[in-house]
Amino acid sequence: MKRWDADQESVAETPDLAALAALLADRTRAAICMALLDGGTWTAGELAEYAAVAPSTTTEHLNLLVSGGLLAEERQGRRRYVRLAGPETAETLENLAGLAPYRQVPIRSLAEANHRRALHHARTCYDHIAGALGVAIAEAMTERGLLARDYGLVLTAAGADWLAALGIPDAAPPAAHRAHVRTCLDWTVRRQHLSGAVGAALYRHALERDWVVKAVATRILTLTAAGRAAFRAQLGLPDEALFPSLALPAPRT
DNA sequence: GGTCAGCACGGGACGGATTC
DNA sequence: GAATCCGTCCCGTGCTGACC
Repeated sequence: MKRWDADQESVAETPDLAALAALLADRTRAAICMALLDGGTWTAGELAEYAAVAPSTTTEHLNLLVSGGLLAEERQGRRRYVRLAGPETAETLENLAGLAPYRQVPIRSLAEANHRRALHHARTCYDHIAGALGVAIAEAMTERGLLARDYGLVLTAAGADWLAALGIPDAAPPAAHRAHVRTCLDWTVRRQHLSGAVGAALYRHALERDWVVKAVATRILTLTAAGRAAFRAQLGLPDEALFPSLALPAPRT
């Protein structure tokens, strides 16, 4: 008997990774998922324009992604609003993006170069801060003993005190449905940035205090003067983490 | 009633696998 | 290597339903 035959029963009980991979094994569906990583809710028409495909094509892809559990949808009248199914989906996508080979897209204008530089520096990853800034925050919190490595990152007592001192309410114990502290493999920097409930709370706090400003219809975050001062004072972030690099991000290999 | 967003369907294009 | 088959992606068209 072949090994495959002998294992049929156990194979049938394993998670169907192939089905999940097949969902993402299409550039249009992948582009839709990456667009939704901004944590926003998009209409089918907006996603069609973003992915540069016909609305009918978008409908087919959205049906697959929704039925596959990657996206959630909400109907309001004639509009169909879709978003990622949840933070775990976003973190999974960001982690996969960190492992994916880099597709080199030629830069044709100064505006494109500035956009890529800004995206590399600071952006949203669903509901938390990613990019060089997000990585710098996670590393500074670890260096200062606010986070510790223990089978993954955990918030230390000092970290909880620090969050409470900032006035971040989510420093309390985690909600049952979501990990307190998690990390995502950042797809531009390829190092870990902070996610989970603490990462989301920190991002909300930064928005409320105008430390960062989110541009409309993009994932790009702009660090304000107040934000630079706050991150420098609170975490000792260096200038290279607080300002977009003048050099374009180096191509990944 | 006109307009708009989205859906279902049919068909063409394309690429990979298989067969001869 | 050529022909064929099959699956997938995409688009155009017509239709439906909601909004104004």
